[in-house]
Amino acid sequence: MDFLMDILSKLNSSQGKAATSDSKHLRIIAGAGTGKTRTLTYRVAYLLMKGIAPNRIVCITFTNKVAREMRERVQQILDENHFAFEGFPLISTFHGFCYRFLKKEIDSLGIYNRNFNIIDDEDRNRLYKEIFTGMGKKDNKDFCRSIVSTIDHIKTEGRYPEELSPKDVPLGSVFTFADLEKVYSQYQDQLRNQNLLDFDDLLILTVKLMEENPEIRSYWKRKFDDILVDEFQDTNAIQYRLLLLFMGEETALTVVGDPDQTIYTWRGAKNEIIKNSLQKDFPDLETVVLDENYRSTQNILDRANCLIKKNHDRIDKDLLAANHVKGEKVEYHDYFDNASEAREVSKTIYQLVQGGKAKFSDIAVIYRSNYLSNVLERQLALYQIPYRIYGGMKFFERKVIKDALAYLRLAVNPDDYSFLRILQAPTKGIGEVTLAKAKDWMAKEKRNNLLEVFRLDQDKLKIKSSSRLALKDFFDAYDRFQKKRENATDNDELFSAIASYLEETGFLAYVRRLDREETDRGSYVGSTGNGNEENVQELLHTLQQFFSSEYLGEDGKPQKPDLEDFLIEVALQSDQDTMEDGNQVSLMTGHVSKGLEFPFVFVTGLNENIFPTSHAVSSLAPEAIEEERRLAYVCMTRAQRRLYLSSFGGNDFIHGGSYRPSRFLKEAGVVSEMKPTLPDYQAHQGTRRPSSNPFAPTFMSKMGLAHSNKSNENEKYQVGDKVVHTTFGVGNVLAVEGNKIDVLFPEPFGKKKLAIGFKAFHKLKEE
DNA sequence: GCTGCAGTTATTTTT
DNA sequence: TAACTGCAGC
Repeated sequence: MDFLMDILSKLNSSQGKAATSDSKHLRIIAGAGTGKTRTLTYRVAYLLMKGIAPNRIVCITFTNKVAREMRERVQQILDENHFAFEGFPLISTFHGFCYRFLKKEIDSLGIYNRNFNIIDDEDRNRLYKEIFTGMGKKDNKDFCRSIVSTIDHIKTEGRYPEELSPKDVPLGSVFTFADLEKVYSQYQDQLRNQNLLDFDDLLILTVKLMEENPEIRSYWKRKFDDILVDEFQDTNAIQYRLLLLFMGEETALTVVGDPDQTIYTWRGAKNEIIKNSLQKDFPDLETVVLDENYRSTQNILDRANCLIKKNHDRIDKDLLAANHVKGEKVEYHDYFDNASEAREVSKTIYQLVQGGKAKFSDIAVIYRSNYLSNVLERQLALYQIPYRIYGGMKFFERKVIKDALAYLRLAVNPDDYSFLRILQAPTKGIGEVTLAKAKDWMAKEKRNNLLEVFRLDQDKLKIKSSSRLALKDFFDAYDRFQKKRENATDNDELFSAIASYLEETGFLAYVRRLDREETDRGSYVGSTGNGNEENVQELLHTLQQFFSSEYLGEDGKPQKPDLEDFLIEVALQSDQDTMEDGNQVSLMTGHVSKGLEFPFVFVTGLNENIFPTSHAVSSLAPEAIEEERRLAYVCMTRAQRRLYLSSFGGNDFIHGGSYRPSRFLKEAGVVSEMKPTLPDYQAHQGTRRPSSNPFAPTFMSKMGLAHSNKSNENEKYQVGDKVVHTTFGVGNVLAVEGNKIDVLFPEPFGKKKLAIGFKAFHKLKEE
């Protein structure tokens, strides 16, 4: 058994034991940086070399990126050991796995068909908004938000509207049980009518089909000999239920996870499952613990260990640096304000790279929430530091891309949301009034397809002739495309049909017009002033590449992906998946950083109400802070060689008062260990403040003006008075007419007419 | 019906 | 600062 020796020689003893264990039910508890995914990868290779057929192994990962990397690594290990198999194990995310399953089985539900599409967040919000408007509750934010989050929670437990119970309404809730039932069932009905699924539906419908259909169940239960799951600590109730359903009598299960890195409880993750449920469900469970850390220096691990020890609800374990290197001390700075933190981080990065100590790609900046990336971006740009952001505005969320995808989606499955986008891109002279008419008509006639109504009932809707022409052009191109799609014999033909469809519908002309307009306005995207068109071309290029790839079908034979596959693949993209490599600094949230590592890591904004987030700080549940602490632990353990922590001061205009360093700094033993360096603000007085708004809240507060919510309607103004405006800064009153004043603000704002009585500005009282 | 402007308001995390 | 809303003007 040469391959066994080979595997054992590449792993440490615990890893080797885990990778080559013959236990039927195996749990690997693996701390950060202990070679979790590596062990799992070797285990997959081991199982194959041991003789398990490729199509009888399925491995679930957290992101598509990890799935892709794992596939490559497994192949490499097989090559090194001179093994070759027909076919390959299915390595994918839970959602990807469910898509494969549903594409084959969903028709038997009789509710959806296999052309289903996935509803994105934007459309989902639109749907909820429609429902709330219908109930006359649109403006009750509390109502809307809490009902949506309740439904989200119920869906992670895998329950549909008919399975609701009055207990699902939280105590002291602003909505009633009847409200909940109404909203949830309308939401599901709408999705059903449109043949759309949301992320949770992928999981729930898979479970339902398995539970309620004996034929399907008995087929799939026998399909796998081995199921492996990565990042198991973030598994939720419905995912675990799903897993158990796919396990037959003979199926073996391997899970890998770290309860200390559970950071998705808000999405239903339960680390109870890895801690307790497994043992209960599988009394023969073998557990292997990996605690030798191959990633970080001991100094970094000491701080991380120290922090996570403050959590009560955990199994005690300490990470040890495998190479025994102490390394450099963890650095901590408390900066004057948000902007100086960003500036100093940028400066440090600049110096690291200038000094030849690091490449940009060796460096990551991690923060709690997406909105914190803004300040950083601006400062990095000033230092001309190349960076990429994970999250935030993703490629597939750009407007033109979503419009282009709507054209494609519409061809596969003509849902209303895609059609609504097309009515606006380019505009066809159909507005709110006509749409409302159409909705009424559909309700009356029990019709459920907007596209069809606009095709067949133009007279009824009294659509004006110019709009009819625009619609006709669209429908003609659409029909031509559908015919070509049907007749296409290969993906090349399909691709060129798609390209001409986008041209013939006038979409590409519209995109070029957008570019021209943006160029004229001087606000063009991209260096050449045709950013929108470039984006669409990039999408088409991606599609073309996707079409020429292959995947392994259920029978283990290679298959060509179709347009449906592409659309789902796009919908299931995660933040990490869209990251390309390059010599750039990486910016990301703590959540996105899970599973990644960098030689140099900055964790910024370690402030109370930021990290931990204000929601956790004010939460009555002690678990809330524990999860934030785990998240901070995840962030810190991304660092290999050097870890920089920072917080900032200044006034917090959202919560009131001033920003204070995070409790996590003390808990990690960072604050007492070294004195926080107070940044010398004076030294930076000469440098321009980065904000385009020089009167940002901190400045307002310094003048004692923040939080002074008192109305200014009784204030009397006269020419020559000074006014402070939240956006425009300090200006001089030029004229007073009734309740309006003309104020001259510094460039670029210039003269503004303001109405007395708004909170956005106040009279500045001279001291 | 569409566009642009001004004011308001709010910031968790994502497959 | 961004995302949204309501409104005025075309």
